[in-house]
Amino acid sequence: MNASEPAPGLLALAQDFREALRHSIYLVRRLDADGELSAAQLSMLKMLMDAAPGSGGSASSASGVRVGEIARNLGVKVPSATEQIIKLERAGLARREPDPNDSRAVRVTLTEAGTAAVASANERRNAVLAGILSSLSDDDRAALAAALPVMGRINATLQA
Amino acid sequence: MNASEPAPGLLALAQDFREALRHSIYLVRRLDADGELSAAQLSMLKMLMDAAPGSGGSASSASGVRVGEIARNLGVKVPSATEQIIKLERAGLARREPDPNDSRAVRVTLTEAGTAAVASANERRNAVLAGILSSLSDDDRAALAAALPVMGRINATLQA
DNA sequence: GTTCATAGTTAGGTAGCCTAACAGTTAGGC
DNA sequence: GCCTAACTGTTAGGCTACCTAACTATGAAC
Repeated sequence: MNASEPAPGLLALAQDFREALRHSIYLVRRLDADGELSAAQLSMLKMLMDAAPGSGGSASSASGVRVGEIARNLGVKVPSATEQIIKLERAGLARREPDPNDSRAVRVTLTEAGTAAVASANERRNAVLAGILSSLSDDDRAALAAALPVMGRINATLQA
Repeated sequence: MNASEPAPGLLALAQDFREALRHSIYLVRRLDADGELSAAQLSMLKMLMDAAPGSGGSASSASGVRVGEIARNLGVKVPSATEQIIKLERAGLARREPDPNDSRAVRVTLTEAGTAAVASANERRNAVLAGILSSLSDDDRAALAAALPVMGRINATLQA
């Protein structure tokens, strides 16, 4: 046995968590099979929506999100982001504009169609998942709700 | 309260859960970036390992798992499973043998190298994740642990 | 002993990611 | 003022993992 015991329950928890995440792929796939918008595209659209600081558009910071920032937010490399952006643009869901302050940069914003698409795709997926969650007990739902912030904290760790 | 309403908090919970899963992609990617074995391949190997009912190999039921069963277990179509199996075979981690009772079928089993690869890849990933989990509070870990069976129940729903 | 169903493979295609190489823009050093 | 270095994004080429459709071979039913 290795003397360097890093905590006995910790490894077991890691194992189980990993297992749960692995199985969750099905769930995500099921939800995404919904149609029309792929998971990657929906993620990007959602990010763009969150980034739009309301329509108020304070003139201080140019509107839209830069490609590099999008890539960082989505956890992919810049060329991958470009690829997705081009697809969204072709689908009429996003728009690319030159940054007025830095001609190297590109600002990406949602079109109206994009905003609408996010909302509808989101709602449909939420409804499907809500249907599944409705079959759980109240206790189960409470346990799940309690764990979500923890998962958020775990994910936040990775940003650093 | 809500007689007809599809449940107000349910949609919110679905939304948050979906968000958490979406972010968890980073985690999974990080864990899988580990090297040598891809997520898909590790999943398949792990499944084969779980399916092997001990090494005793009772002659009663032929050993190994059939391709269709593998596909069903992994939530992919048969050709996708075949593809992965062939890769594992070429890597010397799995073995394909004709089913003695049904010449249409193929039985897939792990080689010794496959068993070893699962164990080592698994341990490495668990260790990385355990490191992350170790920075959480006890309460957080308890909340996470409590939610895992719930996630399992959710995932089980999909099988049906 | 045809005919129908089942098991798996092959062929061809798509989405999403990557690295490497490139072009244009900005910012310093002198 | 330039010339070099750093930065932003696109293009090119390649990989993995998934899919559907078409095929082969075996088994089962009648």
